[in-house]
Amino acid sequence: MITKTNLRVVPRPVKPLRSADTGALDVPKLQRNTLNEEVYEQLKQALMAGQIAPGSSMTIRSLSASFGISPMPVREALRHLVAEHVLELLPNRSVTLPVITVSRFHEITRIRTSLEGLAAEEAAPKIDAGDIRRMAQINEKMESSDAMQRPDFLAANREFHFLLYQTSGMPTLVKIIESLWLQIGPLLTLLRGEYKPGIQRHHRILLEALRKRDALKAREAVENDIKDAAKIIALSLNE
Amino acid sequence: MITKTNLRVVPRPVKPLRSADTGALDVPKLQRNTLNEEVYEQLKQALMAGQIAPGSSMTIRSLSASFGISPMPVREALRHLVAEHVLELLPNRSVTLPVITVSRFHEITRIRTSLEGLAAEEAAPKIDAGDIRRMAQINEKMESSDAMQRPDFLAANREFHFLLYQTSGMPTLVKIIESLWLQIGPLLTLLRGEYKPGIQRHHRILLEALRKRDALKAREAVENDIKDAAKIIALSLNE
DNA sequence: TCACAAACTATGTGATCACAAGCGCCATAT
DNA sequence: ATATGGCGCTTGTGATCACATAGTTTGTGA
Repeated sequence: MITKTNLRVVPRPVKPLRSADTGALDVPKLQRNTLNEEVYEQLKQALMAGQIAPGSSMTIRSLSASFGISPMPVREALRHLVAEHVLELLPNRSVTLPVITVSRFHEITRIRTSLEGLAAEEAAPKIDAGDIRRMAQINEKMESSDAMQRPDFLAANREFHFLLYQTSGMPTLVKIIESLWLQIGPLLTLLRGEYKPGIQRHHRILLEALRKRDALKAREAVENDIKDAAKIIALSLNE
Repeated sequence: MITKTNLRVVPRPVKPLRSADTGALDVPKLQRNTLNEEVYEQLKQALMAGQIAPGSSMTIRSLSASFGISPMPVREALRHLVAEHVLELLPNRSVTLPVITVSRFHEITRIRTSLEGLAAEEAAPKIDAGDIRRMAQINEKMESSDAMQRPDFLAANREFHFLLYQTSGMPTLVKIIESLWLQIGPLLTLLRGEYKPGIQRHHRILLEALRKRDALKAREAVENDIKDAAKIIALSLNE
């Protein structure tokens, strides 16, 4: 766990600014990524993995030194996360990962039940058999006993949920939900291990509802899944 | 209406970077504003006022020239709005105000009914008499016949709604709702004039529900207000 | 006359520099 | 010994510069 946030990152060997790419046709090459986007993705991943301690503050210069780049792209990436309410701007104008208070967690949980319920209700009539099968596969992976210990359990859970939300055909809604997941990301790591029976039950009910294209049942299952998980997290939050 | 978006702005007389403020104790001085925040606020205001045509693209350099500052703060302000999904990043990496499709408008309307309904339901038991009185005052101003023509009718409507949402005690929720209003901001100008009877009815029902602290009635009133307004907008959207 | 290529322009990205404000540390005076 | 003032380091903000790419225009050849 990083507290002072001196994120150890491999510095880039030289400074290829943007790949001159003189030797053509050597890779997919589909999209060129800007540095700030790369930094943004790295930070997001670190956040979702719980590698940054809530309350820790980060300086642009130290991060840029770790990445081996200039402060500028780091600045943009940090401001991006601040704009999404994932990080917070202190009056010092330095950036921190805010500590999530219990009341804030409950607020986000209420918003999530409302929005993810809406997404599930909307997705249920539209989802096709292939997607249901893929969701079932992910769920089976999650149910296998050793999977709970593995760190990618959370990633599987995320994939399971968002596969459903994507099929709602509501891209704006999905983006808002993603932002909310990011904001409580650090807390999701508290879920590991204890939540297995609950998650099993609700995911199975959800899959059953989807097979019947029962929108209300699907909404209910998602809402209960969120609420039960929130109960577990709130417990470890109070201690 | 600006199309090529050469926003005419008064250039700052000199470049005082940050006010050196040698003559002390001359004003509130509570918060120093950074340039990028100022640009951000200006752009937001221009967007809400419908001064920028959907589909128009904006270049960093032209904006910075209009403001009389360097491109850097403008860049950050634009990226801020992009992060909030108010503006969009083209594959060119240039920035545009996206045209709102009908389906996207309907999506945002559904999200708004869900979230603003939640905010109203949560606020109804908590609101005090003073706030209700202030909301009633704003509403009276809106109901006065000539107010409909005035350009600040929309501002009053916005104030009316957010006064309620603020009292919900859910700051994260309020921020999401604000972001949604920004995204459909350009369309709200379509409302002027035609929506008076509807808005009157729903606002009165809402105030009545608030006085009785009836959470469900309040939610219903807000939801109906949003839906009716959306109908009007959707009509002018189809022509 | 039309097509294609080359050059020029416009524009976004990133590095570097300059500056001001915040913060800590140490020395000195009471 | 403690409080206070000054000095220097850290850090965020904004300007300027350098570079690469996309889009446009112009010139040349078929």
